[in-house]
This record gives sequence, C-alpha cells and structure tokens, in this order.
Amino acid sequence: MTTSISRGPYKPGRIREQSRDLILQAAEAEFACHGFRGATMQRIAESAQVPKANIHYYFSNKLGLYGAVLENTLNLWDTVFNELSSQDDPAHVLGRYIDAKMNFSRTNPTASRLFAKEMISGAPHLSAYLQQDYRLWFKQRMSIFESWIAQGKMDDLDPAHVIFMIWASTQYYADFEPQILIATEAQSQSEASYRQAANSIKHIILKGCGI
Amino acid sequence: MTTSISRGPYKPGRIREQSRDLILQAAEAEFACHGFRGATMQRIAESAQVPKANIHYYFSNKLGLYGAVLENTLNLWDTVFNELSSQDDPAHVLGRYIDAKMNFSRTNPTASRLFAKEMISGAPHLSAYLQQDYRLWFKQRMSIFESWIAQGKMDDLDPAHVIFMIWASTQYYADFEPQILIATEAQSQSEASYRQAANSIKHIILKGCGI
DNA sequence: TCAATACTTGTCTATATAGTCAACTTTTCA
DNA sequence: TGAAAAGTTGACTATATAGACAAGTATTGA
Repeated sequence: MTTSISRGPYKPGRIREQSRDLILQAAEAEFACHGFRGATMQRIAESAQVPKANIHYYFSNKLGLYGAVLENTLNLWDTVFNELSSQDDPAHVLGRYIDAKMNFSRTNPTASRLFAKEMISGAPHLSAYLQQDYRLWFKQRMSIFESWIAQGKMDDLDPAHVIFMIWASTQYYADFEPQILIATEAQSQSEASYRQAANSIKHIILKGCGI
Repeated sequence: MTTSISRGPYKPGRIREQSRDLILQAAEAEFACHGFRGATMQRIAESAQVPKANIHYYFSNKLGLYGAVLENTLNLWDTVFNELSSQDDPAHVLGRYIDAKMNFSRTNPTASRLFAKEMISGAPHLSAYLQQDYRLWFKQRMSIFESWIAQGKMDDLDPAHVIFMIWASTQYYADFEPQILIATEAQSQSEASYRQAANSIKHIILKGCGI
C-alpha cells in the first residue's frame, strides 16, 4: 500500500485509474466464475495481461482486490435498486423496475454472478453492506408495497415475497444462462429474448399481484 | 484405483457405502460453499473426520469426487422434476410442483447451492446432463403448458419463462438465504416461513398465468 | 533538464494443495 | 482359525499459489 501523505507535487494520474480498472475487470470475471477461493491471482494477471506483481502494486492482497471488485459491483446495483421508487401507480413503477433489473442482468451478467456466488457462499464479505444499505432499502420498499395494499391497489401479499420473486426471476437470466440457452436451444440470449422474458415476468407479477 | 477383477469371494461390503456417503456429504457442503476450484480435499477430509488419503481410496481424484457429488445431487433433482406431471388441472399440478420444489429447497439447500454454483460457473461439468435428460424433460413439460394454452386453461405465455420463474423463485430461498434472513430479520427460515413463501409464489404464478 | 515520484516486473520464498505409496489394521468367509 | 481381500493412514513428493522485494523504467512538474 502506498500511504504517501501526498503533500508534494505530482498529479493524481490517470494511469492509476486505468490500470486499476483493467485489473478490476479481469478480477470480476475470474471471481464471478470461480469464487473468492477458486480464483487465482495468476489467472487474473494473465487475463488482464499484466505481471502478477503489478496487481500487488495496486491492491494490498487478494482479499483487498476482492473487496474492491465487490464495492464496484455494489455501486452498480444501487443505481438499479433506486429505480423502484415511491410513486402512485404500481403498474408503472414495478414495470419500470423489472425492465431495469432485466436490463442490468443483460448488460452486467458477471456482476450478477459475482453477487450470486458471494450469497451462495453465505455472504461472508457482504455482512456490512447487507446490514446497512440493503436493510434500509428493503424496509423502505416494503412500506411502499404496504401502502399500495392499504389503498387496495394490489392483493394482500407479503411484500417481501414479491420483491424476492422479482429479484429471483430477473437474476436468473444472468446466473443460470447455460440452463436457459439449452432449454431455449439458442446460442446466446439476444436483446429481443430478454425483452420477451421481461414482458412475461411483468405479465405474471403484475397480474399475479392483482395490479 | 483398486482395479481388482473381483472374481474372488468377499462381500460387497456396507463399509464402503457408509464411508463413501460420509465423504460425499462433506464434499457436497464444501463444493457448494466454495465451488470446485475453491474446495480443498484437506477441508473435506477434516469435515468428514477422515484422513485425506482415505478420500483417495474411494475416489480417484478431486474431479472424480466432484462428479460423484454432482451425480448424487442430480438424482435428487429428478424426483422433484417428475412432480410436474401431465394432468388436466393446471392449478393442481403447478401447485403441487411449486410445493415440491420449495420443499426441496428447504430440505436440500446445499444440493440447490451446489447446482447453482456449477451453473454460474458455466456448467462445465453438466453439459452431458443438460444436453440429454434435462433437455428432454424441458421439451415434454413445455408441451404440457402448450396444451393448457390451447385449451384456454391459461394465458398465452411462453411456457419457458413460466418454468424459469418457478425455478428461480423456489431456488432463491435456498441459494440466497443470507439476503432473505436479513430482509426478513430472522435467524433461520422456519418450515412455516417456507410454507408462506410457497403460498405467495403459488398465488402470483397461478393468478399471473390466468389459471 | 532533472530530481522526485509513480509505475513496472523478474525473481524469490513460504506455504498450501492434490495426489502417491507402502506399511498397517480390520473384516470377511471358507 | 487363518489367509485373502478390504479398508486405513502417516509420510512423502511435485506443483501451484499468495505475496515480498528490489532493481528497474516511465512520468511528472518545477
């Protein structure tokens, strides 16, 4: 770790950011595919086409690199999370949210997989995030659903299960891609196929919730 | 590998089966938590409380052990898969299937997680299974849905997405347990909470499909 | 231009890991 | 009961892996 007090001259340097990003991208793919323990610094280095020692210049160690990757990913999630805003029309809000989540699955499949792997492993590196930002977000959204229910705008369902169902369904298309490709007999999931899937999910969730 | 031609006497031995099962169980947990690469033979041995060399007496190598664990798991899946049978009443059939899948998630969470990890990694060790048994099963179930649609018993949705949604939602409770526990502010998922979740899923899926 | 700082990387080390092996104990059955 | 087969396990090896380090090169700003 370079803990320079940085009182001197010199510039922030965009080399730093560029190199870090390159490594982070390679690391995200490796961690998403093999998990924290299964990933190796060597393979990340090869994938990023830098010497292994270079990674240790920018990141203290494997855990530090993993933490940086996770942080990167969570920042992406947040923007999607906030799509589920408090508005009057549930159909519109939920429709937009499902579209946003599906779009995220399509454009950031590795981020989704990384998150899933971490969860399946018991989320040992996410407890802080889950206990704070996530918990708060979840409570707030729960109350949105509850107000809809109170106003008779949707069926009297436990909002938690509705949220879980939306997350599960939308992330499935990123996380379980091999299964989907074989079931649908396709080589890859096109943007159109994602749109169709989003429409099906919206149909079932909205109608199923009595919206 | 003991490649004895076994023309001699001796018995099949239940010691074999007992030890194998013990190791397989420990291996399932380890592979489910850390994936194939991240799992270590040493930790599996410690968890099963046998010396590492003992594992190599029963299983040729790490890949062989992983294959045996996967095979074990897939056999469990099959029994749940077949719950989705061809009957006249969609509500009854789908209801039973969702209950069966949720029950599987509750009683075999590690099996579900193992499968999920393998999928997220690109299913490198499942191509044979996916291409054969799974593909066939999927086609057959698709046609069941199609006949329901033709008979006007449910909305005209792509059956694939309905099946994906059921799988995604039911497996979510096993795979993403940490997220669920924190969201619901619980220490563990009780049988009752699983039943509630199953009821919500059934409500949304059945109503959402117009059944 | 030049000195300070940022960045790069080949080489090295300690440890962890998969897998082997041969000596050993237990179980079986004739 | 005893010999053959099944099962057990401590000690070993080769390799992979995370990480350190120092000697180097590139970049910056005064």
